[in-house]
Amino acid sequence: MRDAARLRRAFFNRPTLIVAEELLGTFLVHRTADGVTSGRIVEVEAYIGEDDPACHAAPGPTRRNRPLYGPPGFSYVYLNYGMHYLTNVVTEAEGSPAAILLRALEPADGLELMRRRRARLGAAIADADLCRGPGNLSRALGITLTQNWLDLEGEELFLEDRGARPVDVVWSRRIGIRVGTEPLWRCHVRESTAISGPGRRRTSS
DNA sequence: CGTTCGATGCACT
DNA sequence: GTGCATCGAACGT
Repeated sequence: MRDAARLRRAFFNRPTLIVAEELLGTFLVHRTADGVTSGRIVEVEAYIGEDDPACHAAPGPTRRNRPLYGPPGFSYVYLNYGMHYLTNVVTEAEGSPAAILLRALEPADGLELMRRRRARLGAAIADADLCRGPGNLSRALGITLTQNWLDLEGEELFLEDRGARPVDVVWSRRIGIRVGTEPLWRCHVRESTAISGPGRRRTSS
């Protein structure tokens, strides 16, 4: 396998759907005092502009969505339903609000730490479930509001290509939203067992 | 298998 | 006060 190549700002400074597809197969890495956790990105969704009713930029600029209007290559993390942190990466040029929601990873590094962070009373968690779903992957990697608006060219939270691309891609409608469900702005790796969504939340028994 | 529903906190109007 | 880019336990087949 060839050396890992960090994804730099120019990678994110492109049309969001292109970035979304090329993100599949790359790795998200989070370094903390507790250790390093990472996973291969296998499912993402694009949220593009003020005309996209499901995008946080739909109401125009606010305090929360400010990162979307900033430069590409930054994180955008927010709390959803009062209990789940959702991790996004900002795309497109500064002033063009758009981002990609990271929905599922295949765990790569720090599985033990992920299990500790995800721990629930009584129940063991299968590897493929550790980072399945946007709330779960954020929890497994230890991503909270503290990681909002971080420069992905920094040393804490970043993405890298470890040579696991290209990949067999499937496009579909975005899930878990009530508006803006028409466009096919969700994409995932066809053969992955870690994809989220109805009926896939459970690893087969 | 399938579907429903409660938990929970913050940004926004 | 309202609504959410969710999760998983608890039901009903």
